[in-house]
Order: sequence, then C-alpha cells, then structure tokens
Amino acid sequence: MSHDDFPTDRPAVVTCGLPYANGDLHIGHLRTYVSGDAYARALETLGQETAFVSGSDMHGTPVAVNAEKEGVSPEEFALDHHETYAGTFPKFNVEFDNYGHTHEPTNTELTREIVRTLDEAGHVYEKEIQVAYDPTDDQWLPDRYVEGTCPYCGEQARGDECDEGCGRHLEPGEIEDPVSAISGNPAEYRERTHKFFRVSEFEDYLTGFLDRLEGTSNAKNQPREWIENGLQDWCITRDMDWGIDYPGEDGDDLVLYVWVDAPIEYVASTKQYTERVGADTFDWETVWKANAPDADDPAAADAETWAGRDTGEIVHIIGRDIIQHHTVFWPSMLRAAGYNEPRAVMASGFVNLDGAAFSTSRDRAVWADEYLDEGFDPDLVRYYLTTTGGFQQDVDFSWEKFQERVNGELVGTLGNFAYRSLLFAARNYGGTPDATTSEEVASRIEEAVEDFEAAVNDYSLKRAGDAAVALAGFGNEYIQRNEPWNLTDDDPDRAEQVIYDCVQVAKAVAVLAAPILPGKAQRLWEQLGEDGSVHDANLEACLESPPGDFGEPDELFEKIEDDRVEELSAEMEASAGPADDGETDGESADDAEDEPAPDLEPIADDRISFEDFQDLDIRVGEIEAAEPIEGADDLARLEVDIGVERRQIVAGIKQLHDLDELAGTRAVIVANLEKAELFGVESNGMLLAAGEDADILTTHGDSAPGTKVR
RNA sequence: UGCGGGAUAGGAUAAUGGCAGUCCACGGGGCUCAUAUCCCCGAGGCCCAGGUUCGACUCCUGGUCCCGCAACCA
Repeated sequence: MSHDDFPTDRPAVVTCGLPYANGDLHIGHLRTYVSGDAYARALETLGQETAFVSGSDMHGTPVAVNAEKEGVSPEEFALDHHETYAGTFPKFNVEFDNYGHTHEPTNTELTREIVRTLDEAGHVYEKEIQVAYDPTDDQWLPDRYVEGTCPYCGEQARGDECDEGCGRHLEPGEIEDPVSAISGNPAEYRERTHKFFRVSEFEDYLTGFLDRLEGTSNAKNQPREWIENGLQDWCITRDMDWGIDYPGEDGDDLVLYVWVDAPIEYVASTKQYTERVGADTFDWETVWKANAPDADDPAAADAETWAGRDTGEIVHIIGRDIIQHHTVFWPSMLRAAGYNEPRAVMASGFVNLDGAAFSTSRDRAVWADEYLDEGFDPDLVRYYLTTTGGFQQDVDFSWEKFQERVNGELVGTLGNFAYRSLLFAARNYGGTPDATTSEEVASRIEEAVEDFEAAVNDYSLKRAGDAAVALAGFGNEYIQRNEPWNLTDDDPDRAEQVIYDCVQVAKAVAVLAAPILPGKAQRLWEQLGEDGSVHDANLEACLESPPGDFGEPDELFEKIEDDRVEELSAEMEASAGPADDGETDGESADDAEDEPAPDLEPIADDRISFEDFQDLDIRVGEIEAAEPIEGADDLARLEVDIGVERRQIVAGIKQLHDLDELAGTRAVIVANLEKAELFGVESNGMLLAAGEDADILTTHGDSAPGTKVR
C-alpha cells in the first residue's frame, strides 16, 4: 500500500531517537537530531502541519550505575544530562516543539496506562527466570549491575553483553562467576518472576506493517529476518528502583524495562506540546490515536484497514542501531494499545571519524561543545551531516572534507551567488529592480521546488539540500552568462531583468535551504528585506516577488582556511588516544606515558597477517657503490651486494647522506619488491630508511649480506 | 552459516531498465558584479562471471571484497 504524498491534510509528528541521559553529545549523535529537525522543517515548508518532538531517556541501568559511581541519585544524574541536552540542541538550530524526558509525569502516567492496557488485554504473562542477586547488600543485579565471565569466550563481560570479548548478548543467568558491579560482592542467581510481552503474537501484523512502512530500506528489511526466525517474547521488567513502577505491583522492586517507556515518550512529548499550545493548534490524539483500528485482533489491521483510516503521519528518525526497537517492539506495543502505527522509520548510518568509528572512551570524537567552541556556525555541520551521502549510509567526517564542502558549496556556490546578486541589486537599484521573473528562471525555480518536494517524499535530505545548492549554482551560471555588469549602460532594461531574476532565485534558495541551514537562510531572508521568518514561508514563496528595497548584504559564509584545518586535524590526532583495542593492561599503559611525540603518524589500524608479512623477502645488503642520479634532487643509484647477487637500487637519500661515505654500509633491503624505473634508472629492490631524513636502517651486529631478516 | 547495507574517474558521491551526473583534485581558457571568488572547455569511471532484455550501474543467478546486525552504542 502506498501513502499519500506529503503534504497531507492530516497532522504529522516527527520524532528523534531519545538521547540516553548518560554522556556527552558528539557530532555522530547530532546527525539524527539535525536530520530530524531538518526533516520536520522541510515538511513544514511543503505545508505539512508538523510537530517535532523528542526527550531524554532517563531510566535504565547505565544511568543507575553511573549515578551510583558519582554518588548522586539517578534522578539528579539523569536530569543533569537532560538539561545539557536540552541546552545543546538549540545551539545547533535543532528546535523541538517539545523536548521532555521520560521521568516526567506525562510519560510515567501514559506508560503505566499503556502497560495496563497490554496487561488487561492479555498480552503480558509472568515467567520465572534466573536473576543475579547480591546477598550481602540485599540487592538485585539486572543488566549492567552484574559483571562476570562470558560463558562463550571466557572474557570479562557485563551482565547483558560480552562487551570486550565476543560481543555476544547474554541472557539473564548466563554469565559465570557473577559479581556485583557496584559492591564487588560475589553474586548468586535467584529465581524471580518477571513480566513478558507476547511479541510473538504480532508476527502477522508486523509483517504487514513492514510492507506498509516507508523510510530507509534498512529499517524495512532488517527486521524481516528476525520475524521469520520466530519472535521471542520480550522481558519488560527489571529488578530495580530506578524506572517506572510496573502498574499494580506496588511495594515490589519491579520497574519497567527502559525500552518500554522510552518510545512512549514520543507520545508523551507530543501530548505535552498539545497541553502547551492547545488542541486547536495541535492535537496529539489526532496523530497517535484517532481512527486507529481496533486493538482486539492485531492481525485484522491489514493494509486495507489502514488505507481506509484517516490517521496521522508518524515519522521516526533514529540511528540504525535501534531499528529493532522501532520496527518490532514499538509497533507491537502501539498496536496492542490501540494506537496508530508509524508511517516511516528513517534509520541513519553512523558517522565515522577519518575512516574509523567514534570512540568515546578514547576521546576519538568531535564533541558538540568542541565544535561550537571552535566558533563554527552550526549550519555548517548541519549541512555536512545531512547532505553527505545517503541517509542510511555511514558518513565519514574529517576536517579536510568538512572544509571542502563548506568552501566549495556553501561559500563558493550558495554564499557567493547570494552576495554578488544582492550586492549588485542594492548598489544599482537600492533593492529589487523593476521587472518580473523571466520564463527561463521561473521554470528553473519550479524545477528546484519539484526536486525538493520529491526529495522530502523520498525521505532524502541530501536531495533536498542539493536542490537548494544546485539552484544557487544555476544562479551563478545565469548571472555569469548574462553579464549584467556590462549591461547597466548599454541595455539598462535588460540589466534590471537579469538582476531581478537573480534576486528571485536568491529568495527561492532561502526558502529551499531553510530546513538544512535555518540560521543562514533566515539571514538571507532578512537581507532580501523580507519580514518575519523564512520558516513560515512555504514553497509558493519561491516564485512570489521579493520586496522592493534592501540595503547591501554581508557575506553569509566565511571560508575555512587551510592552516585552520591543519590545526584542527592535529588537535584531533593528539587528543585521540592510542588506537588499541579493548582493555589497556599495565604494560601498554606505561608505554603510552613515555612521550607525547606530536608529529608521529598514528599506527595503522589494519593488522596484516603473519602470512602477509612472510611475503616480504627482506635481506641484509652491503652498499658497494653510491652515485647521484643526474637531474634528480634526492635520488641516488646504489650498487648493493645482497649475498646471492648484486643489485642496482635507486633510493631517495642523496641530499641526506654523504654518498661517498656510504660504501661498505650494511643496510636492510626489500629484495622482492617489483622493479621500478626512476629517472630512467632501474631500481631492483628497496632500501629501508626511517623518516624524512631517510636514516638508513643498518644491522646492529655483523650479519652477512644476503641474511634473511625475519 | 544467516540477514542487512555497500562496491561507480585519483578521492568522495548520485542515477523510475533508456545519453553514467555532481563535488574536490588535475590540464586549458574566460570574466571582474562577487570573499583569489565565479563561468566555460578538457582528460578520466560502472568489482568479476553468466543470464533476462531491442537495451542493464539498475532486474535475476553465481562469485570476490568491505562494513554492519543477531534485545538496550546515534
């Protein structure tokens, strides 16, 4: 089944995956929030009524564990992070209509109500399972509260995951030699009754749901396998104090598993928005509940049933690591509680740093605060994160690439076009000259608008952003081709026409770029002499006349200089710790302390196999003669005795070694390197030397020429 | 083994089965309104092997290689 194109006459809710209130934000996290914000804005530009909501995820064992380590209450710990997040998002122009958190009454009450509904409808049953327990401190040890030995690989592991060994998920009761992560006391397993949600009975429904689902292909396809292999029922309770109490089980330590109440925050946050602005402005129930099919028979909610319903448009924007929660557990819960189902799930790829994954423990990351402290405008990284690669593709961040995109596209294309057009208009006409949009320009703007609209309906922010920049590119070409600076005297009418067209294009660019570059687009809007906010403008505005008067603009974007990039890249290298894997033992920690050595290249991430190494035939060689190569700066022609034969080898050492003194020197030679011709001289092998100075590697003892190095 | 996502010019990144496009870098030319910016021209590419088709980057089959997933890392 297919949904109607946006804009529809039903309200939409766009959500972002809840940030977990435990740790700082880096630009990898930012990708989903920026994308969510840009997507919500883009829908509004199309004329879709949209609410953009999210909130902090306050519960769960990591919060409880880390709070305990810091000696504060989980609530205080999580609230602290919540406030940081709530303050950080606006700095990146991520403006939620409502940003709450899961520990607020709106969410806790709604969660209990929904769980009660599930329970009463018979979707929940009880089962006895083995749970780790600390008898000394009289405490249950769910998930990360327990540590021990992985039964599969024997490595040290956390209760729910062998995080440093084989990476396997561990079921409760599996971990061996359990120890409390809090007290260090040995733990034991005790039988305990927990609640399970019958996800398995939603198999048919979910299969149909995935067929209807829009968004990225990974979100639609990945869960299929899981469903086909048979769905496991889901343990939705934990033995903890921190969390939302299971309804009707007062006095017991049982709280709901964090992934139950987390997605419900999407609903709760929308509800808070309605409470603030009034149901006349935005009614959460219209989106989440109204016209939902009856919950009694999950399988009955098939494509036809949904197609006939006037339900709201729910779009979830998440990272690809939480696809399962949003395409299996969450829709099952919604269905069981009689809510509407999501229309689309957009699952983004991760952001890598110079080719390798972010690592918060090694401080290998670009932190949100750091980025801002460097003085960069938030719109720049918004542009990079939303328009580099497809949404579900992993994208690589490096300061070099960042510079390239900013300087090329934002400074050179978009910023330059806007500036030259508006400056010309302001200087010559005091604003928009007297004319109307030409046929050619109007149809080019029309094309950009259509591209933008199609992109939003395809959930492609990249294409939406490209539509705006490509239009500015057209503007540059148009002004260049028509040379209005040569027309002002000869053909003033024609000059006015050209500049009018350019101002019109600039206006359209402002509207189309606004979702991705909210701050810069608004600035451009103001430069055009427009009143109000560019974010209130919709697509029609692209072809509406610009205002008559405006003054000289200033530059929208500033070039990022090369030395700046070098600095930033060096800082990043320096702050990132050594690229070792897993636990640092005593020995390697000592090594790390030795010296900072700022100029060294990092050790290559990729390990080669011993077999690969054995492919190298490395020999001791004695240099018998060395002479410079005519015309080359550094190259020398060497005659080297490698025992079995005498080789001619070319090496880049001329300026750095006194060639006359080299004869008799023992050196290390790669003997089976393919031959090469350098400056017309054949080189049969390679002389190993260290660094810029080409410090020749020699033998410490007196190994004979031809001795194999191993 | 399973599943998902990939593989396109030196690098990066697009393309309802119908001319393989864009950005950076490279070579050549032009403009001076614009921030040494912009415009034009050029060179250079679809992982491999089959198949379907009038026609395949696209669909199918079989390989190779990379990344990820399999209950809480965005």
